[in-house]
Amino acid sequence: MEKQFKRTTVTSALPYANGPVHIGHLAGVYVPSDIYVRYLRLKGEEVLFIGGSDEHGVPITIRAKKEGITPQDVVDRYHGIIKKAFSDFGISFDIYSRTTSDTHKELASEFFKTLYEKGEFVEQTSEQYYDEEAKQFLADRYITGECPHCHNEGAYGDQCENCGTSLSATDLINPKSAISGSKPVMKETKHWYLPLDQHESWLREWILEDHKEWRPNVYGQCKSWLDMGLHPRAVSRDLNWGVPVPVEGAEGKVLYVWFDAPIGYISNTKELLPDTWEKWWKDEDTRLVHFIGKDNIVFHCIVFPAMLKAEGSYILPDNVPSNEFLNLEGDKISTSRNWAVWLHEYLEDFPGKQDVLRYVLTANAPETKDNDFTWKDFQARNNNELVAVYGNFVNRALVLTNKYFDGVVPAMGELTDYDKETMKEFSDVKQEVERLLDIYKFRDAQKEAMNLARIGNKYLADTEPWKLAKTDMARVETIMHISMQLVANLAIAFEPFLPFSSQKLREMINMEAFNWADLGRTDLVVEGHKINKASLLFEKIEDETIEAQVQKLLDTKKANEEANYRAKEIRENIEFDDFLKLDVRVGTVLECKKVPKANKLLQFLIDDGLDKRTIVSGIAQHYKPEDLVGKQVCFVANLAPRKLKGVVSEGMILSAENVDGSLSVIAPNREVKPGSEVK
RNA sequence: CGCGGAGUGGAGCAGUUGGUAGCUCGUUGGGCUCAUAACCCAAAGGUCAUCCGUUCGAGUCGGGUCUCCGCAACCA
Repeated sequence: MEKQFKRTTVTSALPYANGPVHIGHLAGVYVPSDIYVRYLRLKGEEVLFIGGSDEHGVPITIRAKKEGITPQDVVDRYHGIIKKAFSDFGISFDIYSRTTSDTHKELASEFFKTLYEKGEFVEQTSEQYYDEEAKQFLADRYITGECPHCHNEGAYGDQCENCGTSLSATDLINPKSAISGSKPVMKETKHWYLPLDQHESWLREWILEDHKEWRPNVYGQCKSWLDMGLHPRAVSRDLNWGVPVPVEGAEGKVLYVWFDAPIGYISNTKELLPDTWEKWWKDEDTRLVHFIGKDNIVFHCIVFPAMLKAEGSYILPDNVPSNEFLNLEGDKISTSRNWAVWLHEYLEDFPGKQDVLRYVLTANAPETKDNDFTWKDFQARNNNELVAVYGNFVNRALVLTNKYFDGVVPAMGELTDYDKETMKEFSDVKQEVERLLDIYKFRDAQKEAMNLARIGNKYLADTEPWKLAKTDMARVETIMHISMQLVANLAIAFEPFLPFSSQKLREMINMEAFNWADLGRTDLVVEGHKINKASLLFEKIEDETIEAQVQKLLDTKKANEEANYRAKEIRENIEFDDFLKLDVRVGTVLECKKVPKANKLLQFLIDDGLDKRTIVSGIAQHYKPEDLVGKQVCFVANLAPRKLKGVVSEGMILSAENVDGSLSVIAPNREVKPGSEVK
């Protein structure tokens, strides 16, 4: 199974161009892939690092419509921001292109055609909503209507954001087109499907038998999908933004983005290397590695390989290292809620500190489970690790060399056992870092590199050259010589992780670039070599800086919520008689408990003045059951009973929904008799 | 009982094929003073979510329960 490859193609998930890139993307995909690629390059291996923006799909058209611009305007804007931010941050793509490029349109189109002609698709006709005014089929997100569950008016065709249920567009009551506002009609439409079910058996063997070394989360999720059984997946859809389906009679249809996007990896390669791109994708001696986030696992391990296999001439990925998610200050990162640290803003707020973020995101990478990014941790890792351990050792070594030897590296004299032991640790570190990088354990690998600096600090503390300087200068020469070797080794060991700092460090010690193979050597800086004056490799980050970031986060979040909040329009007037039909009462909560197997539901036993009744309410995420017992609540008493998760609910408890989605139960402001009418 | 991942000292994480529970940060005490009050040494602190089982022996294997995250195939 240990196959020797000649070269490596590394892809990183294409960021979707409807927003900037944030630390979650970086930690999950771009920092680890960049470390890996830099490591391979440093080893002198042939490697290609592909990135690009994913620019098709419905959300982009929706954003464009909302802002009154074209989809192309939207992707131009974000592609520009993302590309610049990556470049400034030191993500070393060989090419960062986009799926709206001509090369891509051509290649994606060809790819589809090949599969079409080989008979790899199945055609199927189905009925979908069609807007007769706008003359187009409607994606689920383009249809709004009343939710059949909670009767919220603003539900979308795929999901009701009020009650969270996922819907199908045909479930909506009174559907309306979000484009023209007209009532859509059902119309037949034809689509092509990739019959994943026909690929199941080889996928099963390829993943479950041949790739047991994949990360547990990746392997587990693939297994789960395969065990559930695969189903055909539509590869086209009715939309006017995307790569047109290159088949007769397919006017108004484009490749569905999930089909279109991964081909972007290939077309970006082709754009960079028009003549030789195929060896990176079709040669058995090429190793293909996809770096992705966990939301993309199934897609890159099952769907895309099926596409490649169906086409026939492509290689399959050798590994798909996938990270879990990064949270921010305890909360899920969210573009729409603006709960994120945006890369382009970080670069502005912390100029020259790319490596600090790279370090923190790697040290705390969500490799096995979701992790949390906090500004306090960011500060602590900078101050206590980068500054205190790495920066400080380098500074000590350089200052001492400058002080005692005028910046000229002294000769190495006779070695003590302790010297030899210390020097042996260099090569141990090299082996360990290599081993860990080869199995994609970036967090541990970086820790091991940091270990080298710890060794240095300990070496200086144990040998105490500042004391010996008074009595035994020859011994000091040897100590400083070894310390300088350590410094040079640090520059190499950290090169993949902290490229900016390594370059700065090389300038300080006046050395050219090294190769990875030099790591572990103890003759990197020779006797008589002149180094430069020490400057600080890392600087302390003060409390105020961190507080400002936290405050910024809170401010933007609040501002965003308020900007987005607009009280919903008042519905049509109703007759007084209609109002009278509604029987709202006050009741006292006798018992309250969580409904098993449901995360939103609480089951109440209510004293309604006449009897006891059971009501189920979806407020479990906002209240603890015990806090509600004994309280009074208002409820609709004459709502037809309905079964929720197996429990019959006789009524509906009334709550107010706040901007942030939190719910507040409505209660009378003074205690009243249970059963009192609300009017 | 839909599926997958995770639950380890104050915080963040490791724990490979079962054999006395480790690392980084923080805390406490000491040392050093070359260094960005940085560094070095030592100590305290964990019934490894919980219950049951297999075993001479389980964080590690099997089963039940609870909690968190993600996914559920027109949500890119």
